[in-house]
Amino acid sequence: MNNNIPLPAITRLCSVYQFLLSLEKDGQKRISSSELERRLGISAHSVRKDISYLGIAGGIGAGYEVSRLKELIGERFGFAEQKKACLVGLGRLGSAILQRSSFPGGEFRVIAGFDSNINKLETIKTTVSVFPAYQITEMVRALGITLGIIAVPAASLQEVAGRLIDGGVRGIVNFAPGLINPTVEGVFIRNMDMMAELRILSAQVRVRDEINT
Amino acid sequence: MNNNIPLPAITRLCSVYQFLLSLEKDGQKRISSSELERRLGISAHSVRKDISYLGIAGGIGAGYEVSRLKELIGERFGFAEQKKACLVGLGRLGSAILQRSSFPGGEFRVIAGFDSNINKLETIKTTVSVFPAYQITEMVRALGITLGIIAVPAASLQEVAGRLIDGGVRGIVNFAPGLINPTVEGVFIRNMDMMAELRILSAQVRVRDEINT
DNA sequence: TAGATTGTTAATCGATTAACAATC
DNA sequence: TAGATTGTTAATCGATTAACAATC
Repeated sequence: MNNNIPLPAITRLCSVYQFLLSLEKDGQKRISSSELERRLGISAHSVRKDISYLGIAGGIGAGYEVSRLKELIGERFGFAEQKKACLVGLGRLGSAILQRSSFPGGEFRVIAGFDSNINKLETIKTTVSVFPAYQITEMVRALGITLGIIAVPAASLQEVAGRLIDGGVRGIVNFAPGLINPTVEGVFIRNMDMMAELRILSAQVRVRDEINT
Repeated sequence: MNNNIPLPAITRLCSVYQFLLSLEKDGQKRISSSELERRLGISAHSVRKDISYLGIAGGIGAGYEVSRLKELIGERFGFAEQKKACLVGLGRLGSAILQRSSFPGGEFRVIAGFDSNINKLETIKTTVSVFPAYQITEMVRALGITLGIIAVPAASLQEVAGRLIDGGVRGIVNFAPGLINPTVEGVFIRNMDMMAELRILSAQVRVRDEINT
């Protein structure tokens, strides 16, 4: 059996998982691939193909049992155990993230915050422990943190990322503009750069409008 | 000539553009596809292929002239004219975005903010004009806003997105968890859901680690 | 000039879509 | 049972990579 799953399929399965959580809350028991297509915009073909990577999921001819499919995805992707995360950069964006960080479902927990500005560490109001930035590597290692969130200015990005990776982080969500570089084998990165997204959107709009001319 | 450009190519070219801006600031005059590969992690093959969608860009055998390539991408994607954007949701995340919204390069300008909470509209400190959420559609239309940024709770997502689209927005950056639905032809959406990104990261880590077992 | 590098066509690779037997 | 829906193989589609002539 080939355990590998293409990234597009992983991404879609995560969307499905998120959607199943809400279905479960609503008390819906079963769902078909065609209804997932309608609700998530993922073709029923892809849904079935993606699920087949996980092994048999359930009732041929009867759709999927919501709780069972959720379990199956969760088990394959290790969503059962709570992951420890940390946040670097406690400016306005960082604080906003921290506030939202009582994550629903409790899959992730931000257990540490870092900032290079000592004043900020003293004045910030949060239940999360905060530390100076030079302690990133040691604290990440000591606390067993596996995920990092970066919300610092672009200039500090490389340094912060390096420290997180040195500490043993396996995944980084990066809000700073710019790319983390060089990428280390086995460490995964997701960039969230609003400016870049706006640029992509306007490019898409422009390209589309030129075709229809 | 086929004007169409695949989305992966658009995305990469936007990264290249962003990188060229910083090169220009540093005063570097020329750059080769192989150096772009090293700096951006995009294969030199892809770089050349992507640029070829734009038409001839420059010196065979001599790399690309930074300013010329920047112009070429900018022209094709319409980056020259400043785009008007608005922000819906003036909570902590929205405020943080607004603060950062003096965007470098001036490609985008947030010219309006919206919130359903009237108190928030009165107390917020910003140079941007703010309006109640029920005026989204009319103000977007009146001001000629083409891009929307959503930073509201998940429950209001659909309604806000609908109003933005009704007003004529062509692109939406969505920070709210959940999908905008149904997607309207010719309106593009980029989702920025940190929770979803964390989930994808842990799934990637898990899948990779199982392969190497 | 010679070495380097592009532009572009061809070949490979991988993902999505289609189709249909299996089965609830 | 019959209609509906999955699981999985095959076919299509599109993007990435390779290769090489053109040319700086």
